[in-house]
This record gives sequence, structure tokens and C-alpha cells, in this order.
Amino acid sequence: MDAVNYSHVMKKIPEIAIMRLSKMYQFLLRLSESKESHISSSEIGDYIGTSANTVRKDVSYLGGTQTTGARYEVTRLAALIAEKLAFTARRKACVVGLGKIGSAILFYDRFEKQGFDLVAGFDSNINKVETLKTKIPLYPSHMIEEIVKRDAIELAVLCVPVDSAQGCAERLMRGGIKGIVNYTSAILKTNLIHVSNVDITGEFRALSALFEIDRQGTQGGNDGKSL
Amino acid sequence: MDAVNYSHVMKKIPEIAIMRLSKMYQFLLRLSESKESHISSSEIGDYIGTSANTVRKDVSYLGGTQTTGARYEVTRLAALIAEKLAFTARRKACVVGLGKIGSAILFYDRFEKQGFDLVAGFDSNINKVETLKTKIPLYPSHMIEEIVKRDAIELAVLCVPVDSAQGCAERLMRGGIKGIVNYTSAILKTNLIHVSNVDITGEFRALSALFEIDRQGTQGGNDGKSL
DNA sequence: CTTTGTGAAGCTCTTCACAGCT
DNA sequence: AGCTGTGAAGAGCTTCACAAAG
Repeated sequence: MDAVNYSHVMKKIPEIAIMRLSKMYQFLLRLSESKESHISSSEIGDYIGTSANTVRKDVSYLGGTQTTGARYEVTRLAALIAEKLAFTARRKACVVGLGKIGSAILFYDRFEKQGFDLVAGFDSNINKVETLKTKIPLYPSHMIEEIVKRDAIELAVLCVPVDSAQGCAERLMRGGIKGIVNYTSAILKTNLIHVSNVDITGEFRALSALFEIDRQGTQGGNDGKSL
Repeated sequence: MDAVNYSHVMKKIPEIAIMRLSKMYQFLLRLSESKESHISSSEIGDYIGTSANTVRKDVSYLGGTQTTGARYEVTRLAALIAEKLAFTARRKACVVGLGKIGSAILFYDRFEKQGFDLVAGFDSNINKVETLKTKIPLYPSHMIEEIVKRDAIELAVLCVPVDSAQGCAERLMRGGIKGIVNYTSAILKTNLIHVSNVDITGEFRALSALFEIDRQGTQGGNDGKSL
């Protein structure tokens, strides 16, 4: 159905624009530590790998800065993005699966600075839960739902073996999780929440296909459809 | 920066379709180990999180199977995708940066089965290069260009500290690398090769923004999109 | 009847181009 | 001059809907 309601709803920002704005924000944050105080749309575009037009359009989805004609003020633009995309709120996250990758993530210490608090780790192996030395509380996997609910955890990184992935995802969902970063090669069935997949093998395959197709493309002529 | 060169007409497969086909392939591979020999477009769609229409359209980009009307034969469809997207060739990959994440990836043993051979690891810390016990050859970072060239390595996983990321990426590029999976939060400037970014913080931010915007939007649930 | 394959319609995102500001 | 903000045009992807096959 059409959007019948035109109260004061901001017009919808394309999902892909949100991704770019996230990237942009990250870049602006780093930039703000240097001495550059202003930046143009084309410089931002060069940096995050898109066009100046797209950068300006994306910013305009947020309502634009109020400074037409002048280059963007770095801190001001960062603040605008943070506000509109709700990056201001701190969010709680957990890690499920404490194997090599999972524990590496658990010990990664930059989340706090970026607005994310790792408040729980889970593993089905009680041994790991008891022996891993960390200040982040660890729990056995059967407590996922309970803890996610209790601590109002919004984000999870899933690093379990592929066969446990769907089951853990379901526990997370029952706990009310809002987003999962899926490090397993499992293809999660969850149409309720947002999932971001970062399977290296999958990335390898996609990258291979991309450069392979490029190569075929630049070589010109495609033969008929038969094969 | 449009190349104004329309020399050959070639049906281009949309990049996003390539991504979906990669995912589909992965799913079909797993499925082929079970006893299901045939599958419909809607079942595939359910699984990889897209519509039956899109699945069929994507398959048609490859020229379609030659079996209109019948459900897809799993192995046949997998073979078709593998062939058209060049998944048949084995590809060499390396890991740059042998910290917690990097070494976890180095010890991950499923690549071989999936057509990727990890043939080198690099770290600027000579100690790590000498002490890590693995059958994969390790080298100091200054040899990146040389080894990538010598061994014709096509793919790299980048897991170095953020400040070294751009430098390492440039060495990889000079060595002729074709794709980088970037685990750092650096935004790599490389318009020559394909880069896939898997920064957790970035994913967290993008996910937060997505569910936050959804909440503000209040529109009845559309969903099922993920990346 | 069910299911694929695919032109064509429909829709969303990107690019253009220019008004208006500095 | 250079730059942003943004409707409008354009391109690209998704969805539709139906012919052909099983």
C-alpha cells in the first residue's frame, strides 16, 4: 500500500545509501583526528569509492547540511550522520562461538571507542566458558535467549560451526536480537532481523566471479547462448 | 569516469546477481551432499533470502538450464553456475597480517575443499613468521610483492593494523593481486581491483542504522534483504 | 496443474545539470 | 570562480505475467 501517512516522516533513505553513509561516517571520524577541518563531496567520494554526486545525494537524504555552497565541515557532517542514523546511542553486542575467530573478536578492544559494548560471550563448550580469561562475562549457549533478553543485547557476531549456526540464530532471535553479523558459511533463514554475512569463502567466490566476469567482458564478444 | 567504449555487445550480469549466484552455488553444494536431487526456484529463493522470480532471472543470465518446465537438477545447476562464473578453476590466496584474526584464518582448513589454496602468510613481525607452526609458508611483509607475483596469487585477506592496511594493499596490487578481502577498518583506495570489506564495526553500524531506520519508518514489514 | 525462462513493465537508485550560496 | 542541494532524466534491477515444457 502507499504511504498514506505524510505527517513528519522523513523520506525513505535507500538501504545502499545507509551503507555508504556508515562508511562516510567512519571516514569522517578518522579525518576529524587530523587537522583537516573541511572536505568536499568529491574528496569524500574518492575516499569511500563513489562519486561526488552520490555523496551529495546521500547527504541530502539526511536533509543536507545548512551550509550550501561551502565545503562540508567535517565534525558537523559527522554529527549530522550520527544523529540521523542514530549512531549516537551506544549499543550492546555479544559474540556467539568462542573458537579462534570468536575469541579473537572478543579480545578486539576497539568496539568501545566506536559506540559498541561487548557484554557477553557464548559457547556450547563449558570448558571454554570457564577457562577463557576475559573481563567480558561468558555463558553457555543454552543461556543465549535469557541473557540477550535480560541485557537487552541488540547485536551479535555469530562464529559457531556451520551446523550450529541456524540453531544459535534462532536462540538469538527469540532473545530479541536486532542484527547478526554472520561469520559462518551457513545461510541463515531469518526474515525478521538484519543479517550481514561475512564468510571468507563466499567473499573469495564473489570476488573471483567479479574479476573473472570483468576479464571476459574486456575480451569482448560473447558467443551464443548455447554451451 | 565512463568508458565510452561500446565496442562489443555483451550481456552483462548485474554484480548483485553474481553475488546471489555465488550464494546459490554455495547452497547447492551443500544440498548436493544430501539426498535431494531436484529443487525449485522458490525453494532456492527461500533459502538464500530472495524471490523465486529473482532466482529464475539470475539463472537466465547464465543462459538458463536446458530443462524448461522441470525443477532444477541440483548438480546440473551447480555445474552451470560454476562454469559460467569460473568457479571451476582453483585459486591461490594469501593472508597478510598474522595477528589473532589472521592466524585464525590461516588455520581454517575448509578453503581447500572449496577451491581455494592458501599458499602464503605474511607478517611484518619476523618473530611471528618464524614461530607460528603451520604447513603454509610464511614470509616477512616486505616480500609480499615478490611472492604474490612468483606464486601468481589472486586473492588476499588483509588483517593488519589499520595504519598498515593501505601500504600492504599497495604491495599486493603491485604483485598483481586481483581481489582483497579487507578485514581492517581502513577504507582502501584501490580502483584497480575488487575489494570486499568485512569490518565488524562497520557492519554493526550499518545494521544499527538499518533497524533504526526501519523503526522510524513504521512501514509494514518489508524485509528479507541482507548482504 | 506445476514450473521454468524471459520480454516488458515497474520501480529504485544513480547521474545530470543547474539554481543558489560562498 | 568553486561548491552544495536537489528535482528531473536516465540507467539498472526487480517484479510481473505468460508462453512453453514436463
